[in-house]
Amino acid sequence: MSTRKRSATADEPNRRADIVRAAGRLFAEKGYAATTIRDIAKAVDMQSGSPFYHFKTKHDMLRAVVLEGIAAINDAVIKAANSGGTPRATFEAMLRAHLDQLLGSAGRDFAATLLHESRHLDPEVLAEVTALKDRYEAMWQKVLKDLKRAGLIADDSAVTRLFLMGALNWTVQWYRPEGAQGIGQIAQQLAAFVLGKKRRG
Amino acid sequence: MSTRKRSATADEPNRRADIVRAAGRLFAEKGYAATTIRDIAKAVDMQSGSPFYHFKTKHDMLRAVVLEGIAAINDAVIKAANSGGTPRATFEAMLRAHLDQLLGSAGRDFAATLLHESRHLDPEVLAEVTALKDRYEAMWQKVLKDLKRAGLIADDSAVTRLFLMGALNWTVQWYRPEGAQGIGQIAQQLAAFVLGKKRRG
DNA sequence: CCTACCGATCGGTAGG
DNA sequence: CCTACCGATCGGTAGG
Repeated sequence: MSTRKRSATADEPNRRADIVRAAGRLFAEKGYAATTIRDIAKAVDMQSGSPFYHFKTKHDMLRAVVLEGIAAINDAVIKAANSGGTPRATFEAMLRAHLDQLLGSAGRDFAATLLHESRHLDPEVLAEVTALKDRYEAMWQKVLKDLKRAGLIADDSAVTRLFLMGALNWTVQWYRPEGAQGIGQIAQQLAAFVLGKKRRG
Repeated sequence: MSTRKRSATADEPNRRADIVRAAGRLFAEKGYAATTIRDIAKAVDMQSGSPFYHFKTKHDMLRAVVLEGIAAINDAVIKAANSGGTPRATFEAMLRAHLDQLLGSAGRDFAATLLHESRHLDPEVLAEVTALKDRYEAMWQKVLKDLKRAGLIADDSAVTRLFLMGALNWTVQWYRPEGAQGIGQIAQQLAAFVLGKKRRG
């Protein structure tokens, strides 16, 4: 909104951001290795050599996409974690925030690239991403601890957290925006699944 | 064991099977698109053109790997599903069988390729795989129904099945053979997670 | 950001 | 199953 750094106006579109968005969509769709620089250039109406004016290598594009993905998820879930309700309400808000990023149109390509293409990152960048992911997952470990303390779950071990991450992240494989299930519904059903309460209807 | 078809003897090694195994390992490790025919040929000590004596295209190699993966998982879990104990015992046996295929040395490369590289299949083969997967998942839907009827879970909907598949299949992302958790332990913990019972220790 | 290009590598094949 | 090869395509760059 305000002008920090050098803000992009309507007449001065941010071509770098365009490239990151297009790369995210293509990486999510076809995979990093199967996506060519020419695919990305065409998607943003450039010639095949031009993306290299904005990024030094294809790996740097992957890095930008993956870091944007993890930052978006992290920010959204931090906000939910600090929303200050009961442990159960906090947990549900976190599930919703994570799923919004994974499945919503704003972030799903970044998230899918993060989940499926991270193995193509350079080792140093992978270490960077792993560190961010560890911090992120510690947030979930904490809410599990609170849920156990409140008597809502039986086990708050690391394995429980990993099962939960699996149920969450696997939604990318089956969720369809046009389907019967909304994102909020899925979050509620997952909360019920983990907390072992019956739902109505 | 017996000689159906034309069995491979020690003097007549099955080079086709060697290629499928090597391709599975490389596809699991680097991804389908990033694996070259030359990688596969080198892994089985052939020249770069020779794999095409056994397979018409690289896609056919992917097909062989993926179908071997799904067949192995399907066979193992069918056996567990028919082991004839209580619903809980059957469920635990199925979890164990699925995880053995995903994480054990015999099948993990095929399974990882199935889980992560299926998008590179030709449309017809993808449809074939999807049909097999639907049949496979129906088996899980059935045991969930039995568990609900026995009062062990609250919800046996399709979404519950998908959460369970997520927890199961995500183990590929974090399980390490040399780690503290054994496969059998993980199966037990997942059963406890889903059935909501406390474990000892 | 475009033009024009380069060296490397890729999947696949003919002929034996 | 090897030898020798082909056309296509790839990531990336020099120069403007």
